[in-house]
Amino acid sequence: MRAASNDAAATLFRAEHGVCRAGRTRRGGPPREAYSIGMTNSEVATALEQVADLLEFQGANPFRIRAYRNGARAIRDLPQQITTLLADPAVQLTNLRGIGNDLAQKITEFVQTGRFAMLDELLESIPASVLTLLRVPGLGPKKAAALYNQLGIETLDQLREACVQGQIRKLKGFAETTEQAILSGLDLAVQADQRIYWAEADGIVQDLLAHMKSSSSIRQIEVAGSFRRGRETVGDLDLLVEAARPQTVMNRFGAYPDVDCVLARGDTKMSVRWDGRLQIDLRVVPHDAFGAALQYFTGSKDHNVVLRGRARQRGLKINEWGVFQVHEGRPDKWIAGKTEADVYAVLELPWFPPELREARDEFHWAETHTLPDLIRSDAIQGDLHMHTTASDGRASLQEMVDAAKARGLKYIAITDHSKRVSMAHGLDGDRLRSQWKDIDQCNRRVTGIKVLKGVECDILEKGGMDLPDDVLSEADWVIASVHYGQNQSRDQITKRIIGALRNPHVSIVAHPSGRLINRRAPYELDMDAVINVARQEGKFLELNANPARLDLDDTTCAAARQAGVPIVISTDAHHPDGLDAMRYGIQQARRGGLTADDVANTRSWSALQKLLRRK
DNA sequence: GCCGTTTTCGGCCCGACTGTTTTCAGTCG
Repeated sequence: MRAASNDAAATLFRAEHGVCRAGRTRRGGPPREAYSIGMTNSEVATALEQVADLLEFQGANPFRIRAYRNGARAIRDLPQQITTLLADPAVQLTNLRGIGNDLAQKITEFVQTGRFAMLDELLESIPASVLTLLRVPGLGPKKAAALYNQLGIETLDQLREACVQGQIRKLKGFAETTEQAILSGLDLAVQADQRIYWAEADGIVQDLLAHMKSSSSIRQIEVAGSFRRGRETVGDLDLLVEAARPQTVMNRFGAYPDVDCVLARGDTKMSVRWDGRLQIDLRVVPHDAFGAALQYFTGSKDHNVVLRGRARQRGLKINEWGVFQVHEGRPDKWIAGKTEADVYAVLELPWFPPELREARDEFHWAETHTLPDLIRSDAIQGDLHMHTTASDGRASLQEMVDAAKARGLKYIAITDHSKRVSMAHGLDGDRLRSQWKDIDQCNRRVTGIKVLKGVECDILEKGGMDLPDDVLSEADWVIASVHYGQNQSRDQITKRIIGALRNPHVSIVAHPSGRLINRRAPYELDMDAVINVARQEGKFLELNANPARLDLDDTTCAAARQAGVPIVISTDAHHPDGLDAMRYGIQQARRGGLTADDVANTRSWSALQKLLRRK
C-alpha cells in the first residue's frame, strides 16, 4: 500500500516519465495550447494529483486534498478516454464517483482549453521543484514546507547544502538526528523513485520466503501489498507473519542477505532497506488477526477505505487486528479476523481476489452477484506470439516447439519479424515461405502440439503492412505491430493501427500501446477507436505478457472486455524461458477482470478461429 | 471537495513507529 503522503512522489514519477507530451509542456515550458481533443486521462489525473500535492504542501484541509486525489484516480481508472466522455452529451462527469460539480467544471475546462487556473495559481506561490523534497524518506509535506518557508530550500541540492552547513538542526521541530537522517536519505531520494517490475519482485519474494521459512517460529507467512494484488510494478514488499516468537522472526529477517539497514523496529513491525533500492516491511501478528492483517496490508488503500466505511455503517470497526463491534464509540468485542473470508463475510461481502481490490468495480460486482470468475494459468491452451533465430529469437524452431510442448501448450504460432525490422533480420516473403515449409515438416514430425505459420508483420510508417496480401493470406496467424514511427501524431498512429485491423488477413494487433514500463510512455493513440474497430472487424487485441510491456494495461483490458473484444495473452518469447512469462500476462488479465471466456487462447485452435473474422 | 438508508451539514479509515515534545505531531503504509 502507498501512503497518501507518498503519492506526491508517485506523481513526480509519472510526470517525469513521459506522461507530459510535446506541445503540452506542463511547467517551465511554453504556455499550454488550447486543445479540444487529445488530452489523455493520464494528463488530467496528473494535473489533479499535482493540485493535491501542492495543497498538501500548503497545509490545506486534508479532506479537500483527498478529494483531488480521489478525482485523479477516478479519471485515471476510466475505461474510456475523458475526451470521449465529454463529447457525449448523455454523459455527466458528476456521475463518476469522486467527481462533484467543482471538479467536473475544472476538468472540463482543462480538457477543452488546456488551462487549469487553480493549478497555475498554486504554482505561482510554490515552485514545482519543491515537491522533489518529498522524495526524501522522513520528509513529509509539513517538514518540507517548513524547510521551504523558513530556509527557502527548493531543490535536493539546496537541501544537502543546508544539512552540511548545519542549518536544519536550528529549525523548530528538527534536530541533529533529523538532519543526519535527511542527509543519508538524500542519495536514496535520487535513485529510489522507481518501482521495480512485478517479475523482479517475484524473484526477490521467492528467495526471501525461502530464507524466512527456515525459522521454526513461523506458523504462517504471506506477502501482502501491491505485490499480492499483482500490480505491474512494486514499490516495496510487505511481509506478514504469524509467529510464536516475534523477536526471533525479526532477527531472522534482519539477517536476510543484502539488508543494508534497519529503518525501524518495534514490537510488531520492522522495516529494512534492501540492496539500496527496496524497502521491505515485516509485520508479526497473532493467529486470530492473521486474516484481518492480510486483508489490511494487501489493500489497496482505496479498497480498504470503502471497506471501513461499510464497517462503520454496520456499527463495526475494522483494523489490522480484526473486526470489532463498537460500543459507545470504542471497539468492544472482536468478531472476526482469522481469515480474509471471515472479515469480508462479516461485512456481507464475498472474498475478493487480490487483483480486483482497487475500488474500481469489485463492490458493484459483489452487489449484483456478477463478480467475474478470473482466468487462471491452467486455462491457457496456446501461445500465439514468439520468435526464433530466423529473426531476433535465440532458439531454433525445434527448440521453441519442444519448450512449448514441455509446458503443456496445445498450439503455438511462430511469429518472426517482417523485413522492415532489419535490425532483427526480419523476414521477406521468400524467407517466410521457406520457414513455413519447415513448420509443415515440423507438424508432420511432432505430435501433441500444433505449430501455426505466423508472422509479426510491421505496420509501416506511412500506413499499410510490411508484407503483401498474397503472403499474409497464406499465414495461419498474422500479428500486426508498430515498431517504427512511434513519435507520430495521435491521428497518424491511430489510423495506421485501424488500417491494420481492417486488413482482411490480419488477426490481431500486438502490444497495442507500445509502452515499456518505466522506460517509454505509450504512443499517442485513440485506444477507444482501436477497440471499437477491433470489435467491428471481429479482430483480437494482444495482452503482451513480457514483464516490461504488460501491454494492454489493466484498465484497457477491462475496456476491451466491456466492448466484447477478445484478448489474446501472448509471451512474445525470444527464447524458451520466455514462454514462462505467460503467468505475468494472466495476472494482468485478472487485474482487468478477465475471465477465461474473455481470453481467446483459452480455447482450442479451431474454436479460436471461429471467434476470429479473418480471410 | 465530495457525499447522503445519520441526506444539504457534518462527517470523511486507522495504527505503528520515531523524534522531539514532557503529551504529541509527523510520517508512513
